[in-house]
Amino acid sequence: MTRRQTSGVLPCGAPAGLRERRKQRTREALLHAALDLFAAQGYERTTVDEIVEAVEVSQRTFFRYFANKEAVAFAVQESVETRFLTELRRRPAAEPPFEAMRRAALHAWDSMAEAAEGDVTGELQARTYRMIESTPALLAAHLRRSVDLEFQVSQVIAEREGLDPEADPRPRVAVAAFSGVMRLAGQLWGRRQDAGVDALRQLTEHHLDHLGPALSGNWRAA
Amino acid sequence: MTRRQTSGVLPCGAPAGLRERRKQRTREALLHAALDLFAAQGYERTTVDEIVEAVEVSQRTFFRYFANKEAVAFAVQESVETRFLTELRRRPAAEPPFEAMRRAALHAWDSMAEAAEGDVTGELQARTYRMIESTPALLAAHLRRSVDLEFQVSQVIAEREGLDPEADPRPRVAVAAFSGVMRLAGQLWGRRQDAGVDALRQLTEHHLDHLGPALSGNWRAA
DNA sequence: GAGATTAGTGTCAGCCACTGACAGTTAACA
DNA sequence: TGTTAACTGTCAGTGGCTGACACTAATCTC
Repeated sequence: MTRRQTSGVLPCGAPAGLRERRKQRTREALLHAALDLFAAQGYERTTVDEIVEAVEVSQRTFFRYFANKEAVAFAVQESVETRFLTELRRRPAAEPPFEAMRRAALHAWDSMAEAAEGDVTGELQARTYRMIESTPALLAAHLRRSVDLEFQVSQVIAEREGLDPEADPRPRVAVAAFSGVMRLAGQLWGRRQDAGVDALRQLTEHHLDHLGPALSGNWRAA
Repeated sequence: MTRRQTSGVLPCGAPAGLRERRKQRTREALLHAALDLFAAQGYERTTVDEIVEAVEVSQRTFFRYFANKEAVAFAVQESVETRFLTELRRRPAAEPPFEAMRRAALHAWDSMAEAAEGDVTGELQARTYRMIESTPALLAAHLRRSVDLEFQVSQVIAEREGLDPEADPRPRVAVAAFSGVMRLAGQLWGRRQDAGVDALRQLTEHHLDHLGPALSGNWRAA
């Protein structure tokens, strides 16, 4: 019961005991080997056996570090989400909710590239994101994860605005609409060749700007 | 190459040859047995072997009718989506896009219960929907399917408005926001006890009504 | 510092979803 | 009525994933 797990998120310094460090190394080795193999030959065509062979551990060990094959692909994504949530909680209370989400998202994208988490380069991150978008099984998992995130975000928004998230539908509606648009931006980004973080930033802003107008009546008048 | 498959959607009369009818019956038997078993003991705890035992066919046959175990669970959902798209195409061109989507959705929900597709009762449909929402693997698949549907919808909307769907982001943005809210309504519906179609209708309208206001500035003023 | 404790790992055996190959059966059609 | 092609079953195999159990080595205790 005295498990002081490394909190799911990627490493953050703090060199602990020898055992702990060894674990960290194994985990990173698995993550790295997996992402490399995925990038080289695709997610579906990479077997867990290949990954564990590269790291020279047993298959059983792989499944002790990652709940399933999918989980490896989302290790990085997870840290981006954490950054988003952290930034969202930090936004000034005076900021309207939609604006706060927008800024938090842009902040998360920006910080993604700079901090090469667990020795994973920004380039590899981008490639992983594109792989997720283009692999049906991963896309499905990605969307399911988004649902969980949306729930947390709507809780934060409700709290910011001092509302009861159960009773008032606005936080959830706003988050649903927002994340719908965010996903669209990510999707389009994935199809590009010039897949820098800048392009993603731009796409995000561009599409969020169209949300308000898109809801109102006659587009032909615009 | 002369496959005149029954179009994916559930049967629509037209008694063809003996062979065709036998196929139809096998498919429906598998569908029915599967949904019953899913409802009785849950999706995950039902094996394909159990399903094929109930119908007395080989496992191989099951996989010739359904691409995978998930596909059975979505057989009904698929017909709802078809109804939605059909109705959307039918909406008068004068109607603003958001209004057209809203009406088409309500129409699809309504027609869902009345026509007990392929001998699947409305009650079983509702239970299946709730099962999808509460089973992680199915939820993931559901969301992925939604993405495909969203794409089609945005094509229709763009066409209605005479826009280039590639260049103008408004159709996709509108659809993304709309379907985000629709999913939210479905999600909340699934958590209810009084899971009639009426409740779903009501939830849908209620949340769509909040979309506009939720986007604009200060909620505390509302 | 020796021994008890326990976290981390490997091995093995097995379940389940899913697939390819091939052969048998039977409706459809000439 | 025989040929063709569709549908199905059987079999063998792959890949993701899990439980049980034993072993090794880091950590703790005295």
